[in-house]
Amino acid sequence: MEQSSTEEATAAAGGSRIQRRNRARISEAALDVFAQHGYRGATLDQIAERAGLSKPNILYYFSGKEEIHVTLLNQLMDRWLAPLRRIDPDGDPLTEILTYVRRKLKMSQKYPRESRLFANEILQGAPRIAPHLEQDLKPLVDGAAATIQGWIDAGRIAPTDPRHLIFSIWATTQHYADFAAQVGVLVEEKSPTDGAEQFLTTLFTRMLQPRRD
Amino acid sequence: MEQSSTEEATAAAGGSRIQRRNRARISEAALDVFAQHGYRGATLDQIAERAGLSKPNILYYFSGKEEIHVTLLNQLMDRWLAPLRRIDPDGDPLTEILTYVRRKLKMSQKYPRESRLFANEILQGAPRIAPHLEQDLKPLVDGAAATIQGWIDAGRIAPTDPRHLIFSIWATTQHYADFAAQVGVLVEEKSPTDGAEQFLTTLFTRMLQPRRD
DNA sequence: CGTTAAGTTGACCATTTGGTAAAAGACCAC
DNA sequence: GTGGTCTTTTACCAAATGGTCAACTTAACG
Repeated sequence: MEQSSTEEATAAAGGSRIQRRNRARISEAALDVFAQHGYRGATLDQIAERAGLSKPNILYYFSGKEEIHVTLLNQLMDRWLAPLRRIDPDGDPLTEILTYVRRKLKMSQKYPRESRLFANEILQGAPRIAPHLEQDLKPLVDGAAATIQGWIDAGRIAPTDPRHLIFSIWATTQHYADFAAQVGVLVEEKSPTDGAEQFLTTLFTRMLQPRRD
Repeated sequence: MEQSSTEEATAAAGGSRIQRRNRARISEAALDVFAQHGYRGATLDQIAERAGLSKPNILYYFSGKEEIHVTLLNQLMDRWLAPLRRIDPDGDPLTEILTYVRRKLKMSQKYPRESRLFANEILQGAPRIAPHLEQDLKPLVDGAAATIQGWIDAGRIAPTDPRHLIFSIWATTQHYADFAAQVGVLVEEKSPTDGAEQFLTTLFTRMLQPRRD
């Protein structure tokens, strides 16, 4: 009894080696397809082919297209919110925020498909992730905004709206993943994110450096 | 002969009143659907229903799904690039750039569907708009970047990478249209773009205000 | 080994999808 | 009004899509 509950409860790392391997393959393939075509534009056949499995076999591991999508979204949210959690209210304000910016930029660089998956979901009105936003993201952002507001009130960074500051960090960092096709046309460098790190550091330093009013 | 070429050439405002009216209805409906679901996720049936026309009737006006999409994209690009063209190399640098920021933000506010349509297309790798980017967008951006670099060289705004500056303007302004579903969860105000204008003005003012090194 | 459970697949299905053909209907100049 | 064009619809199609099922194969393990 205890065993069966352990087996089925989290459904995270559970299952045999085969189960873990094939679930991973499917997630990998589905991430490609959903990130590029969005939920409705993705097909099980595409996912199956890219995963090297047959379509019925995929439906042996996931109950349907939607479950695959939701699973990806859940995995994503953890990774996505991690950098925000690491902002330390007791750290140096400018350092904390610039570190956050660099972490977010690294995420765009390292997980562009995750960024696009998320962008697609939000573009479509967040039909499947809205609960997560409300329950997980919102309190986190409220906390971060309070921290930043505290820094502002203490005169340690220049005053501004914390929430819009956070939006601007998300927007500018994720842009390099979500709009890579456009950035690639307009920039010669092999890796535009190199120039991006330099630029964003400057942008948010100038924005936040405390100034005598 | 001259007449027939005039009739069929541009295919813009051509056709009878009925043609113009129905083409407009279809464009309107297709913009809704493509913006929300992306190219592959959109269906002719959805477009037809929203346009109040039958599916075959839609295919009387457009040769197929792809032609509708391409038509929308073409119409979009004109409107989209207009603010960039209006940057005046002879104007006051900071004013010019802040005016550009505000115009872009207003576009996000007024044409969120167009913004999402564009975002969707780029997310998918710009398969249908890549030529436009190369031919229309790139030279425009090159010109604007040169203008900004000129201002920097003259010491009239603080030094930075012009291209990444442009990216950051696009990213921050379009964010309020493309990620509206997320912004709506996190901000109480009825119109987050109000706070956004204030914030972005501050952001780019602090970024660009010339400083004695 | 052999047996049992886990994993895989080919054949199939109902629905949806982009698109077509042809006939019916609306419009318009004469 | 009448002939001819422009517009719309009804009926239809082939392909694609999400999903099922029963049969088959493979792995696990005493």
